[in-house]
Amino acid sequence: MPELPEVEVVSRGVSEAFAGRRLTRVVRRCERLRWPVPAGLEAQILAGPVLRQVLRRGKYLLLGFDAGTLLLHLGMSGSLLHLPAGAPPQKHDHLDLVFGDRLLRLHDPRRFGAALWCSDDVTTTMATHPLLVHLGVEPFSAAFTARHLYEASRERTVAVKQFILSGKAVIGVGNIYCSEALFRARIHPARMAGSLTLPACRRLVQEIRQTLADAISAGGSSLRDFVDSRGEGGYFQLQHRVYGRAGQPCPVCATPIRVLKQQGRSTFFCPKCQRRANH
DNA sequence: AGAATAACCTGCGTGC
DNA sequence: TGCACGCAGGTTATTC
Repeated sequence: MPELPEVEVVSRGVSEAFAGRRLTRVVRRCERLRWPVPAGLEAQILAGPVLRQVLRRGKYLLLGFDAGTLLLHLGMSGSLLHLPAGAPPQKHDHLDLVFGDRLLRLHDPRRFGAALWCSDDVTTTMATHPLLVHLGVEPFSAAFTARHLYEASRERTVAVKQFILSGKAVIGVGNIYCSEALFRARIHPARMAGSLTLPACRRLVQEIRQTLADAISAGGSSLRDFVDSRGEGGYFQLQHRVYGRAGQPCPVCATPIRVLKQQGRSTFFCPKCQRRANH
């Protein structure tokens, strides 16, 4: 479910609904997600229970409480539901953060997500936590430039699709938006990363930003639906141009969209619009 | 060091 | 109806 745009939408939703509010109860139903959920989590958060700020780094969410920072990741299948306090838990509901009459519930069937506690504040956690400190450049930061992508990709023989997913040049771009951005930039996904020209890097940087921004806007338009109940409302209305559309006509040239497997993951592209060579 | 692979999980759709 | 299989939005650890 969550790539950067979805996490951003969730982050904004949580901030709007809960920033400044006092946590009243924590219920942990799951011992391990990707890593063990810390045993003393409840007591640690409740030692300083006001939620001060909510930040995103890559696909991580940071919930800054007075006592420290709750680090969340939604993995492949995670969602954060905003429900009335006392809503009966369903299967795969792993963690409740109760703020008086409302609660935030972490739901994650595949359990690739994470919930970790760090006693530092959000800023320090962002800068020093082992899972965050080595993360690369944010796509909306000033550091994500064509020149940066160009330099980072030199000598790389790996396919550009995999290079973007690797997080070496930019973070937060997942499998869906990587296909979408490469399509918009008219770059073949199997092209060697090191063969990208500076103009190609310029297009890719631009289109990664634009694709993510469009997705955030689409999610934001039904943010309330997303956060309130069904959990999937926000981004499915996003118009995918190639992702999941194998065999359907390219929206630009009507050539059938193709799918290929790269490192076990599906990539969708238009064989006519996205050429391997030059520019 | 870069690149490929395995691993962690559950659920859903498909085809036999 | 049951079962095997492949597939799914992510990331880390291991191996070559």
